[in-house]
Amino acid sequence: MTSTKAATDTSPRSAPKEGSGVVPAEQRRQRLSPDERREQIFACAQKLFALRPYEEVSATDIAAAAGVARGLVNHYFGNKRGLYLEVVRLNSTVSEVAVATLPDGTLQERIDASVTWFLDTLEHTGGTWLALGSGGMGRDPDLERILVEAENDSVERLMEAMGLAGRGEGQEQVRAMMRVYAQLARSGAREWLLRKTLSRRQVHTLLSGTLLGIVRDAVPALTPATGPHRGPA
Amino acid sequence: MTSTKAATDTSPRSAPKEGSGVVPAEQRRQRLSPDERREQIFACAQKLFALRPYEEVSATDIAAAAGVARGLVNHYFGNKRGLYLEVVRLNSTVSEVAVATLPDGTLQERIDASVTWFLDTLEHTGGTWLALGSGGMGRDPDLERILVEAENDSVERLMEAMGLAGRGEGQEQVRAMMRVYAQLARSGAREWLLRKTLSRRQVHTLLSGTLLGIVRDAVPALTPATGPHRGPA
DNA sequence: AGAATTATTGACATCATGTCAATAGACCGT
DNA sequence: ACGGTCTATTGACATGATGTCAATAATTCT
Repeated sequence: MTSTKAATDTSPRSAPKEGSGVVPAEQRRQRLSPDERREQIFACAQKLFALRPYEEVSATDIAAAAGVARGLVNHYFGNKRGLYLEVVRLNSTVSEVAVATLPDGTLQERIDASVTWFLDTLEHTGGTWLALGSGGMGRDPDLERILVEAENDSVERLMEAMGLAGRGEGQEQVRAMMRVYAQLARSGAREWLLRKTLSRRQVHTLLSGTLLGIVRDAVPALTPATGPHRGPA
Repeated sequence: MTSTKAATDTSPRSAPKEGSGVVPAEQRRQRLSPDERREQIFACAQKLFALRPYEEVSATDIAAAAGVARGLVNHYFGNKRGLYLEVVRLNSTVSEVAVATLPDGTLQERIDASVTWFLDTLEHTGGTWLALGSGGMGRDPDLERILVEAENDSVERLMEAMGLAGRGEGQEQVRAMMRVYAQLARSGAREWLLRKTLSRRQVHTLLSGTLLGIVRDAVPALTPATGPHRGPA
């Protein structure tokens, strides 16, 4: 439109010149199995996206880091966005080990154990997860869906640990409250690990106290007269 | 480089052809004062950024919406990013009216009033503010700074309302806890207004209860033995 | 070995962004 | 009114990023 360059449209495609010269030393092409290559590119992308924000990482950068032609990135992941979403999806779930192994003690004890486990996990696997809920660039529907989905997993496990699992009634609302709490947990962890304004003990107190309060007060408060309709028994 | 179009490079700059033809009806150029024009462009950008995510809004779109050449956007805001940051900065602060007019009753009462005011404000000024903390695109240092700064404002006012203002000691840590709480508040409001999973009453209960718990339990818990050093009295 | 398969490449075409000289509105003094 | 000055505004670059696709070369199979 703007530039009328158009050129020989009938010619199929001019053959790549390949001209520059020989490539330094290494073997010129390393041919891998699709799975391997995909994973390799993915790893590089993960590293780069953790380093600087989305739009400052070019597909060229990723390809270069993987030692690969840029086109290959698109070949495996469609587009940069798709690749990014996969990276996020992987990093947005907190590892799901050892939730079944919770004590059967009082609510307070179970909460303490959960919080301890949560903080332990974070202390090791560290920052990537924390960064997610933070900066609010353009809220993206797909991205948000991924994040919400991951949050739902955590919430489900949290409810199980709290013994709030199978109550059909206010289920959806309890879930919502746990989701809200999850934001608090994330934010608290951020103050601890990223900004370093709170000690671990303080965060622990904050999180467990708050969770106890919610489970004890807010959750029961919605069971008697829950929805807009559906009167009390 | 790629396309050898180049053309007469010695000529200073080929004069704009201006060719197409006369422009429909309106006056061709509307010359405004810089302030007016700036504001107008800003308004259009705000509208568009509220509608779709950052990178799906092109500078061309903004310019078109404002009925202006794309170059003018850059002239006034430097680059698209700068414009976006300004939009965010404006929308990231919750209006600061009427915090001074808080009752002097019990803590519980003051909290209820604060939460009520908060929810009222949100109910009117609505969604833009809520969307901010949500999607986590590339966490961006500048953007994050703006968000944190705005959050600090809210936190400051919140502390004032809670009567936690001038305690020199754990000040920074109290602030951190309030910041954490602010995330909970935002998240709760989101469940109410955006996802519609909780009623206003439920959110109110959740927020006020949690805040009460924090102010009553978590905050005092850090004053006796606050930092890593500084032993108990 | 040679044929067949397919992972990989590199060159487009398109689009977005930022820059800047040139242009044309508006305002002024005369 | 009129010409001159100021500057808001434009449009054409230059650059870089993205996605597509036929051509190429590294494997595997026979």
